[in-house]
Amino acid sequence: MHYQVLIRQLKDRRESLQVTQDTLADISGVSLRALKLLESGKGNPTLETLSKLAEALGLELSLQLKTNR
Amino acid sequence: MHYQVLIRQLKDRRESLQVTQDTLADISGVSLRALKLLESGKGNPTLETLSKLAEALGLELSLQLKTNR
DNA sequence: CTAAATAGTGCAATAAAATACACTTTTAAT
DNA sequence: ATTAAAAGTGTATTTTATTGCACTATTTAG
Repeated sequence: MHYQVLIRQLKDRRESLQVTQDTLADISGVSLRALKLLESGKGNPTLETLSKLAEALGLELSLQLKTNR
Repeated sequence: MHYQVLIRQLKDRRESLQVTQDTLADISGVSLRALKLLESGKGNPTLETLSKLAEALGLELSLQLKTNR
């Protein structure tokens, strides 16, 4: 499951901005419950949820060509 | 709705690889119906669905710092 | 033009995401 | 050690994504 990395990045970003889950839920428009589930690794968020959170954190989702390591 | 761009990128990528929806559905493990909905702009896919498709297309999702244009 | 392939839509069932509220656990500050 | 703030969990409800099947529309090839 590679995409867990994304989740981690969102959490790290929130923490580096010193924003609480409560606050992020507020400003992103995502429910606190959904955010909590997400960050605690329980979730499979929709693109909309992901986008709202990324947006609120000053991030954006993008697609990259996979480097064939 | 900024994330529509991602959807478009997936579709463009599929087409540039000359892969049909049927084939992509097969190799990604995403149902044909979900893929069709997605590409026709109806969808709000889950991260898992998105990841499967990206993976199958040799792409990966990432988070970027938003450039304050 | 015609046929075949590919893409898009309608409907219905199932699974699961998002939500709200209450509660417990953990972390940080005094 | 206490307290307060923040994070995580349980349950229940509502909404919606995913799925399968059948069908229609559009595109492509001969």
